[in-house]
Amino acid sequence: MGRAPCCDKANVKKGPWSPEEDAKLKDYIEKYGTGGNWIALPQKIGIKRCGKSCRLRWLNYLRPNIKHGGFSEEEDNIICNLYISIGSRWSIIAAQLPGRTDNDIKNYWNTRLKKKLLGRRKPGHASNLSGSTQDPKSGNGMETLSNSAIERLQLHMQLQSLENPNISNGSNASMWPCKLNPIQEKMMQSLQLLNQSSNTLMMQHAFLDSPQKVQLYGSSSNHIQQVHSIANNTTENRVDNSINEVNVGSSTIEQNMEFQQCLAFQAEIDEFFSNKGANAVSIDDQARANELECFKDIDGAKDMMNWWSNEFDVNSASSNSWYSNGVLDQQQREGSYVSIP
DNA sequence: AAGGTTTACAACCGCAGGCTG
DNA sequence: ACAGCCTGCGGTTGTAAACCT
Repeated sequence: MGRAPCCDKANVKKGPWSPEEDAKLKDYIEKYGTGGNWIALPQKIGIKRCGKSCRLRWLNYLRPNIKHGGFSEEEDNIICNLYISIGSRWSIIAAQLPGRTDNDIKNYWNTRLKKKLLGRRKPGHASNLSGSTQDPKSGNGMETLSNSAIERLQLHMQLQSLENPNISNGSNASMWPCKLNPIQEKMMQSLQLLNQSSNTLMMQHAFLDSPQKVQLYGSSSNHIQQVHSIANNTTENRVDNSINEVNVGSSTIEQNMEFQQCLAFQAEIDEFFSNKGANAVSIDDQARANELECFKDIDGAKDMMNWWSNEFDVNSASSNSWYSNGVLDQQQREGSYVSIP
Protein backbone atom coordinates (compact mmCIF):
# COMPACT_ATOMS: atom_id res chain seq x y z
CA MET A 1 0.00 0.00 0.00
CA GLY A 2 1.48 3.25 -1.12
CA ARG A 3 1.62 6.59 0.52
CA ALA A 4 -1.53 8.69 0.43
CA PRO A 5 -1.22 11.58 -2.02
CA CYS A 6 -0.93 15.01 -0.46
CA CYS A 7 -3.67 16.35 -2.71
CA ASP A 8 -6.12 15.36 -5.39
CA LYS A 9 -3.82 15.26 -8.37
CA ALA A 10 -6.68 15.27 -10.85
CA ASN A 11 -8.08 18.57 -9.62
CA VAL A 12 -4.81 20.37 -9.14
CA LYS A 13 -3.30 22.76 -11.61
CA LYS A 14 0.35 22.33 -12.47
CA GLY A 15 2.88 24.44 -14.26
CA PRO A 16 3.66 28.12 -14.08
CA TRP A 17 1.72 30.33 -11.71
CA SER A 18 -0.52 33.03 -13.13
CA PRO A 19 -0.38 36.58 -11.76
CA GLU A 20 -3.88 36.07 -10.39
CA GLU A 21 -2.85 33.00 -8.45
CA ASP A 22 0.19 34.82 -7.14
CA ALA A 23 -1.92 37.74 -6.03
CA LYS A 24 -4.44 35.54 -4.26
CA LEU A 25 -1.78 33.60 -2.43
CA LYS A 26 0.23 36.66 -1.49
CA ASP A 27 -2.81 38.61 -0.29
CA TYR A 28 -4.08 35.76 1.80
CA ILE A 29 -0.79 34.98 3.49
CA GLU A 30 -0.07 38.62 4.18
CA LYS A 31 -3.48 39.00 5.82
CA TYR A 32 -3.89 35.70 7.61
CA GLY A 33 -0.58 33.87 7.48
CA THR A 34 -0.32 30.26 6.44
CA GLY A 35 -2.29 29.07 9.42
CA GLY A 36 0.30 26.39 9.89
CA ASN A 37 -1.32 24.22 7.29
CA TRP A 38 -0.21 24.47 3.72
CA ILE A 39 -2.36 21.57 2.62
CA ALA A 40 -5.57 23.36 3.55
CA LEU A 41 -4.44 26.71 2.21
CA PRO A 42 -5.37 26.34 -1.47
CA GLN A 43 -8.97 25.56 -0.60
CA LYS A 44 -9.22 28.56 1.69
CA ILE A 45 -7.81 30.83 -0.98
CA GLY A 46 -9.77 29.26 -3.77
CA ILE A 47 -6.99 28.20 -6.07
CA LYS A 48 -6.51 24.79 -7.58
CA ARG A 49 -2.98 24.18 -6.45
CA CYS A 50 -1.28 21.62 -4.30
CA GLY A 51 -0.37 22.86 -0.82
CA LYS A 52 3.23 22.02 -1.42
CA SER A 53 3.17 24.05 -4.59
CA CYS A 54 1.76 27.03 -2.67
CA ARG A 55 4.44 26.72 -0.07
CA LEU A 56 7.16 26.59 -2.69
CA ARG A 57 5.74 29.55 -4.56
CA TRP A 58 5.55 31.62 -1.41
CA LEU A 59 8.93 30.70 -0.07
CA ASN A 60 10.79 31.07 -3.34
CA TYR A 61 9.06 33.99 -5.01
CA LEU A 62 6.26 35.73 -3.20
CA ARG A 63 7.49 36.31 0.30
CA PRO A 64 9.10 39.67 0.97
CA ASN A 65 12.82 40.35 0.65
CA ILE A 66 13.62 37.69 -1.89
CA LYS A 67 16.54 38.37 -4.17
CA HIS A 68 16.76 36.82 -7.60
CA GLY A 69 19.85 36.52 -9.74
CA GLY A 70 22.79 38.87 -9.56
CA PHE A 71 24.92 36.75 -7.28
CA SER A 72 27.92 38.67 -6.07
CA GLU A 73 31.44 37.32 -5.88
CA GLU A 74 31.15 37.28 -2.11
CA GLU A 75 28.12 35.06 -2.41
CA ASP A 76 29.90 32.87 -4.95
CA ASN A 77 32.72 32.40 -2.49
CA ILE A 78 30.43 31.55 0.36
CA ILE A 79 28.46 29.09 -1.70
CA CYS A 80 31.64 27.45 -2.91
CA ASN A 81 33.19 27.28 0.54
CA LEU A 82 30.09 25.78 2.03
CA TYR A 83 29.50 23.37 -0.82
CA ILE A 84 33.00 22.02 -0.46
CA SER A 85 32.55 21.83 3.25
CA ILE A 86 29.05 20.42 3.65
CA GLY A 87 27.95 19.42 0.17
CA SER A 88 24.53 20.00 -1.32
CA ARG A 89 22.91 21.19 1.88
CA TRP A 90 21.18 23.99 0.10
CA SER A 91 18.93 25.01 2.96
CA ILE A 92 21.91 25.47 5.25
CA ILE A 93 23.82 27.36 2.60
CA ALA A 94 20.78 29.52 1.91
CA ALA A 95 20.50 30.32 5.59
CA GLN A 96 23.86 32.05 5.35
CA LEU A 97 22.78 34.21 2.45
CA PRO A 98 19.86 36.40 3.46
CA GLY A 99 17.34 36.90 0.72
CA ARG A 100 18.45 33.83 -1.17
CA THR A 101 16.41 30.66 -1.33
CA ASP A 102 17.74 27.15 -1.37
CA ASN A 103 16.15 26.59 -4.76
CA ASP A 104 17.80 29.68 -6.18
CA ILE A 105 21.20 28.70 -4.87
CA LYS A 106 20.79 25.15 -6.06
CA ASN A 107 19.88 26.32 -9.55
CA TYR A 108 22.68 28.84 -9.57
CA TRP A 109 25.18 26.22 -8.52
CA ASN A 110 24.02 23.62 -11.00
CA THR A 111 23.76 25.90 -13.98
CA ARG A 112 26.51 28.41 -13.52
CA LEU A 113 28.76 28.34 -10.50
CA LYS A 114 29.79 24.72 -10.89
CA LYS A 115 30.84 25.32 -14.46
CA LYS A 116 32.54 28.51 -13.49
CA LEU A 117 34.57 26.75 -10.85
CA LEU A 118 35.28 23.43 -12.47
CA GLY A 119 35.54 24.76 -15.95
CA ARG A 120 34.01 23.17 -18.99
CA ARG A 121 35.85 19.93 -19.30
CA LYS A 122 36.00 18.15 -22.56
CA PRO A 123 33.41 15.41 -22.83
CA GLY A 124 34.60 12.35 -21.00
CA HIS A 125 36.77 14.08 -18.47
CA ALA A 126 34.28 14.05 -15.68
CA SER A 127 32.78 10.81 -16.78
CA ASN A 128 36.14 9.10 -16.65
CA LEU A 129 36.36 10.16 -13.11
CA SER A 130 32.95 8.98 -12.13
CA GLY A 131 33.30 5.59 -13.69
CA SER A 132 30.96 6.14 -16.58
CA THR A 133 31.99 2.90 -18.19
CA GLN A 134 29.37 1.21 -16.14
CA ASP A 135 26.05 0.33 -17.64
CA PRO A 136 23.77 3.34 -17.37
CA LYS A 137 20.87 1.04 -16.65
CA SER A 138 22.58 -0.20 -13.56
CA GLY A 139 22.25 3.07 -11.69
CA ASN A 140 21.78 2.28 -8.06
CA GLY A 141 21.57 5.73 -6.54
CA MET A 142 25.21 5.79 -5.64
CA GLU A 143 26.23 7.84 -8.63
CA THR A 144 24.71 10.98 -7.20
CA LEU A 145 26.68 10.77 -4.04
CA SER A 146 29.74 9.90 -5.99
CA ASN A 147 29.37 12.85 -8.28
CA SER A 148 28.85 15.19 -5.39
CA ALA A 149 31.93 13.91 -3.66
CA ILE A 150 33.91 14.07 -6.86
CA GLU A 151 32.81 17.60 -7.52
CA ARG A 152 33.86 18.62 -4.08
CA LEU A 153 37.19 16.90 -4.43
CA GLN A 154 37.70 18.51 -7.81
CA LEU A 155 36.90 21.89 -6.36
CA HIS A 156 39.18 21.35 -3.46
CA MET A 157 42.03 20.18 -5.62
CA GLN A 158 41.64 22.95 -8.09
CA LEU A 159 41.77 25.44 -5.31
CA GLN A 160 44.69 23.61 -3.82
CA SER A 161 46.54 23.41 -7.08
CA LEU A 162 46.22 27.10 -7.63
CA GLU A 163 47.30 27.81 -4.14
CA ASN A 164 50.36 25.62 -4.40
CA PRO A 165 52.32 26.01 -7.63
CA ASN A 166 54.50 22.96 -6.88
CA ILE A 167 51.64 20.74 -7.85
CA SER A 168 52.47 21.22 -11.49
CA ASN A 169 55.39 18.79 -11.11
CA GLY A 170 53.19 15.75 -10.84
CA SER A 171 52.32 13.04 -13.28
CA ASN A 172 49.92 13.17 -16.15
CA ALA A 173 46.23 12.91 -15.29
CA SER A 174 44.03 13.73 -18.20
CA MET A 175 40.92 14.51 -16.26
CA TRP A 176 42.49 17.38 -14.41
CA PRO A 177 43.26 20.76 -15.78
CA CYS A 178 46.46 20.69 -13.74
CA LYS A 179 48.90 17.87 -13.37
CA LEU A 180 48.71 16.09 -10.07
CA ASN A 181 51.30 15.59 -7.45
CA PRO A 182 51.83 12.08 -6.10
CA ILE A 183 49.45 12.41 -3.21
CA GLN A 184 46.76 13.83 -5.41
CA GLU A 185 47.30 11.12 -7.98
CA LYS A 186 47.01 8.54 -5.27
CA MET A 187 43.84 10.14 -4.07
CA MET A 188 42.44 9.96 -7.56
CA GLN A 189 43.36 6.30 -7.84
CA SER A 190 41.60 5.65 -4.60
CA LEU A 191 38.66 7.66 -5.79
CA GLN A 192 38.38 5.60 -8.92
CA LEU A 193 38.63 2.50 -6.83
CA LEU A 194 35.81 3.79 -4.68
CA ASN A 195 33.66 4.22 -7.72
CA GLN A 196 34.49 0.80 -9.03
CA SER A 197 33.53 -0.80 -5.79
CA SER A 198 30.41 1.35 -5.46
CA ASN A 199 31.52 2.23 -2.00
CA THR A 200 31.06 5.89 -2.48
CA LEU A 201 29.42 6.53 0.84
CA MET A 202 32.80 6.11 2.39
CA MET A 203 33.90 8.93 0.20
CA GLN A 204 31.09 11.10 1.42
CA HIS A 205 31.99 10.24 4.96
CA ALA A 206 35.58 11.11 4.35
CA PHE A 207 34.54 14.59 3.33
CA LEU A 208 32.02 15.15 6.04
CA ASP A 209 34.53 13.99 8.58
CA SER A 210 37.22 16.40 7.62
CA PRO A 211 36.61 19.78 9.21
CA GLN A 212 40.18 20.71 8.42
CA LYS A 213 39.22 21.24 4.84
CA VAL A 214 37.32 24.32 5.79
CA GLN A 215 40.52 25.81 7.04
CA LEU A 216 42.11 25.23 3.68
CA TYR A 217 40.25 28.15 2.37
CA GLY A 218 41.34 30.31 5.20
CA SER A 219 38.24 30.34 7.29
CA SER A 220 39.93 32.16 10.07
CA SER A 221 36.38 33.25 10.44
CA ASN A 222 34.82 30.55 12.54
CA HIS A 223 31.51 30.99 10.89
CA ILE A 224 31.87 28.54 8.09
CA GLN A 225 33.26 26.05 10.54
CA GLN A 226 30.21 26.61 12.67
CA VAL A 227 28.02 25.99 9.68
CA HIS A 228 30.02 22.89 8.96
CA SER A 229 29.55 21.78 12.52
CA ILE A 230 25.82 22.40 12.37
CA ALA A 231 25.60 20.54 9.10
CA ASN A 232 27.48 17.61 10.52
CA ASN A 233 25.35 17.49 13.62
CA THR A 234 22.08 17.65 11.77
CA THR A 235 23.08 14.88 9.44
CA GLU A 236 25.16 12.88 11.79
CA ASN A 237 22.59 10.15 12.02
CA ARG A 238 21.96 10.08 8.32
CA VAL A 239 25.63 9.77 7.53
CA ASP A 240 26.23 7.24 10.23
CA ASN A 241 23.27 5.27 9.00
CA SER A 242 24.64 5.44 5.50
CA ILE A 243 27.94 4.11 6.65
CA ASN A 244 26.16 1.40 8.58
CA GLU A 245 24.17 0.52 5.51
CA VAL A 246 27.36 0.12 3.57
CA ASN A 247 28.91 -1.99 6.25
CA VAL A 248 25.86 -4.10 6.92
CA GLY A 249 24.68 -4.33 3.35
CA SER A 250 28.08 -5.32 2.11
CA SER A 251 29.35 -7.51 4.84
CA THR A 252 32.02 -8.93 2.61
CA ILE A 253 33.48 -5.55 1.87
CA GLU A 254 35.58 -5.49 4.99
CA GLN A 255 37.30 -8.60 3.77
CA ASN A 256 38.35 -7.33 0.44
CA MET A 257 41.14 -5.16 -0.76
CA GLU A 258 38.88 -2.38 -1.91
CA PHE A 259 37.63 -1.70 1.53
CA GLN A 260 41.10 -1.67 3.01
CA GLN A 261 42.15 0.77 0.39
CA CYS A 262 39.07 2.85 1.06
CA LEU A 263 40.10 3.07 4.67
CA ALA A 264 43.59 3.96 3.63
CA PHE A 265 42.16 6.58 1.38
CA GLN A 266 40.10 8.06 4.14
CA ALA A 267 43.10 8.29 6.40
CA GLU A 268 45.09 9.72 3.56
CA ILE A 269 42.60 12.35 2.70
CA ASP A 270 42.38 13.37 6.32
CA GLU A 271 46.12 13.65 6.48
CA PHE A 272 46.13 15.49 3.21
CA PHE A 273 43.67 18.03 4.52
CA SER A 274 45.55 18.40 7.78
CA ASN A 275 48.90 18.93 6.11
CA LYS A 276 47.38 21.27 3.63
CA GLY A 277 46.00 23.37 6.40
CA ALA A 278 49.36 23.53 8.12
CA ASN A 279 51.35 24.22 5.00
CA ALA A 280 49.21 26.78 3.28
CA VAL A 281 51.28 28.61 0.74
CA SER A 282 50.63 32.19 -0.12
CA ILE A 283 50.30 32.99 -3.78
CA ASP A 284 52.57 35.48 -5.39
CA ASP A 285 52.05 36.74 -8.90
CA GLN A 286 54.77 34.63 -10.46
CA ALA A 287 53.48 31.46 -8.88
CA ARG A 288 50.01 32.25 -10.09
CA ALA A 289 51.30 32.85 -13.58
CA ASN A 290 53.13 29.52 -13.54
CA GLU A 291 50.10 27.74 -12.31
CA LEU A 292 47.74 29.23 -14.82
CA GLU A 293 50.07 28.18 -17.61
CA CYS A 294 48.94 24.61 -17.19
CA PHE A 295 45.34 25.53 -18.02
CA LYS A 296 46.16 26.69 -21.49
CA ASP A 297 44.97 23.59 -23.32
CA ILE A 298 41.75 23.11 -21.47
CA ASP A 299 38.38 24.20 -22.76
CA GLY A 300 36.99 26.95 -20.65
CA ALA A 301 40.34 27.58 -19.06
CA LYS A 302 40.17 31.22 -19.94
CA ASP A 303 36.98 31.68 -18.00
CA MET A 304 38.39 29.83 -15.05
CA MET A 305 41.58 31.81 -15.11
CA ASN A 306 39.64 35.03 -15.15
CA TRP A 307 37.56 33.91 -12.25
CA TRP A 308 40.36 32.55 -10.18
CA SER A 309 42.51 35.55 -10.75
CA ASN A 310 39.84 37.89 -9.46
CA GLU A 311 40.97 38.72 -5.99
CA PHE A 312 38.16 39.61 -3.72
CA ASP A 313 38.56 43.06 -2.33
CA VAL A 314 37.14 43.28 1.14
CA ASN A 315 36.93 47.02 0.91
CA SER A 316 34.80 46.85 -2.17
CA ALA A 317 32.40 44.34 -0.69
CA SER A 318 28.82 45.37 -0.65
CA SER A 319 27.56 46.94 2.51
CA ASN A 320 24.04 46.16 1.48
CA SER A 321 21.78 45.99 4.45
CA TRP A 322 20.71 42.56 3.28
CA TYR A 323 23.78 41.25 4.90
CA SER A 324 22.71 41.99 8.39
CA ASN A 325 23.49 38.45 9.40
CA GLY A 326 24.95 35.28 7.99
CA VAL A 327 28.42 34.53 6.83
CA LEU A 328 28.81 37.49 4.61
CA ASP A 329 28.15 40.01 7.28
CA GLN A 330 30.08 38.11 9.88
CA GLN A 331 33.13 37.98 7.72
CA GLN A 332 32.92 41.58 6.75
CA ARG A 333 32.57 42.67 10.34
CA GLU A 334 35.55 40.60 11.34
CA GLY A 335 37.50 41.86 8.39
CA SER A 336 38.50 38.28 7.86
CA TYR A 337 36.66 37.38 4.73
CA VAL A 338 38.71 34.99 2.74
CA SER A 339 38.30 34.81 -0.95
CA ILE A 340 38.77 31.71 -2.97
CA PRO A 341 42.01 32.23 -4.83
C1' DA B 1 15.63 33.11 -41.40
C1' DA B 2 15.03 28.58 -39.67
C1' DG B 3 16.05 24.78 -37.12
C1' DG B 4 18.79 22.75 -33.58
C1' DT B 5 21.16 23.05 -29.25
C1' DT B 6 22.24 24.90 -24.85
C1' DT B 7 21.25 27.47 -20.81
C1' DA B 8 18.67 29.16 -16.96
C1' DC B 9 15.18 28.75 -13.97
C1' DA B 10 10.57 27.54 -12.20
C1' DA B 11 8.21 23.85 -10.59
C1' DC B 12 7.40 19.03 -9.43
C1' DC B 13 8.33 14.69 -7.06
C1' DG B 14 9.41 11.50 -3.54
C1' DC B 15 11.53 10.72 0.71
C1' DA B 16 12.75 11.51 5.58
C1' DG B 17 11.75 13.22 9.79
C1' DG B 18 9.02 15.81 13.16
C1' DC B 19 4.71 16.41 15.31
C1' DT B 20 0.42 15.05 17.23
C1' DG B 21 -3.35 12.34 18.78
C1' DA C 1 4.74 2.95 21.04
C1' DC C 2 2.58 3.73 16.88
C1' DA C 3 0.22 5.48 12.85
C1' DG C 4 -1.05 9.24 10.07
C1' DC C 5 -0.35 13.83 8.64
C1' DC C 6 2.42 17.68 7.38
C1' DT C 7 6.61 20.10 6.35
C1' DG C 8 11.06 20.65 4.53
C1' DC C 9 14.65 19.14 1.69
C1' DG C 10 17.28 17.82 -2.31
C1' DG C 11 17.17 15.75 -6.83
C1' DT C 12 15.05 15.94 -11.17
C1' DT C 13 12.23 17.52 -14.95
C1' DG C 14 9.93 20.71 -18.14
C1' DT C 15 10.18 24.63 -20.79
C1' DA C 16 11.06 29.31 -22.40
C1' DA C 17 14.75 32.13 -23.80
C1' DA C 18 19.16 32.66 -25.67
C1' DC C 19 22.55 31.23 -28.57
C1' DC C 20 24.63 28.78 -32.43
C1' DT C 21 25.07 26.80 -37.06
